[in-house]
Amino acid sequence: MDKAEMAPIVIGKLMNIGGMLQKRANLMLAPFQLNQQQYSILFSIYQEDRVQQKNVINKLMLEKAHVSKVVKKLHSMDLIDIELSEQDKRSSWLMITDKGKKLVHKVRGVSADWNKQWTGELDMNQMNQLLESLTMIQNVFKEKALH
Amino acid sequence: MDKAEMAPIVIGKLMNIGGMLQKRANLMLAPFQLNQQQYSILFSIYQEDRVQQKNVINKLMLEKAHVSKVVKKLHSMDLIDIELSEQDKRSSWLMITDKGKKLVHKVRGVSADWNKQWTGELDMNQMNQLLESLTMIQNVFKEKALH
DNA sequence: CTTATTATGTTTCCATGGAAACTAAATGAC
DNA sequence: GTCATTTAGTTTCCATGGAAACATAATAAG
Repeated sequence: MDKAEMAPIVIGKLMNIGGMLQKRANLMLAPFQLNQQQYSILFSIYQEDRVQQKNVINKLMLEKAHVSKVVKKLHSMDLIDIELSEQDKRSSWLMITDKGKKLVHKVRGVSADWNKQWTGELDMNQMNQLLESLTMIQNVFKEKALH
Repeated sequence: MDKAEMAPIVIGKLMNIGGMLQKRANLMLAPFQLNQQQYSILFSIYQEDRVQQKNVINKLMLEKAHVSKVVKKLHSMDLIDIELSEQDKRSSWLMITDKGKKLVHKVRGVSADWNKQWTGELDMNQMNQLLESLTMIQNVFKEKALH
């Protein structure tokens, strides 16, 4: 089998696995009233002191319309604070709240085992290989950005 | 970095890449009035002489409600034929039409290059490794089936 | 044979997220 | 400084797909 034959199979599997994982992640996160995308946005805010929506959009490569709505939801759940930016009046700073931090910690507790189960059969060498390959594919996306 | 640390990163990347690919695939398929999931259902019908919805559901691990709706759409677009099953009156046989076949061939033409571009940086060895790892992960899903 | 359970699909309801049009502010061209 | 363009975010509209309840047929248990 050459690359041209393998590519569609690999791409197909990536789409399939991505969808499955997201669905399962949504189930795992349901008790927290969040889905996977919403949590990933919360988490990316958690990782920084303060961020603007555009940072989140660029980092996670999501639609700005979508991020706008999720930010509103996270704020209404008191998981993040929103502070108007002085430098740029179109924009605001997003910061995680204590409640948000607690939620992230809880989810981390739950997801540790959850994450491991999907990679259970892979050995250390395969994991490293996989990580490297996925990173390369992600970089192709960044090169061929849509926006 | 040990496995426990890598797992969430790998899983995160898989979800991210899956979403991106699906979005791009939807763009590529838009001229055919189909999205990626709909096409994958059409393609799985194309691959067999005749199938029942349950076959598609099991193979692609999709929701039966969803497949039901897509089958209706594909039929309304004259891409598939539906023939009542004699053996099981709850069920029908799905078969690709000539129009459906033509569409699949057209999409194959378009998607050959499309598929390759995402794996462009990977060499043959990496592709094989990746395929193997993805297959292992898919098998974990089959073990831990939801239904 | 009758009743309970399981299997196949469908319908309904609803949250999600993508696309496009929009507002308003910031930046660039001249 | 003024006008055009770009950037940040919002709103609106709509297709998608997941969950649950449902209808109907097939199968199993007694």
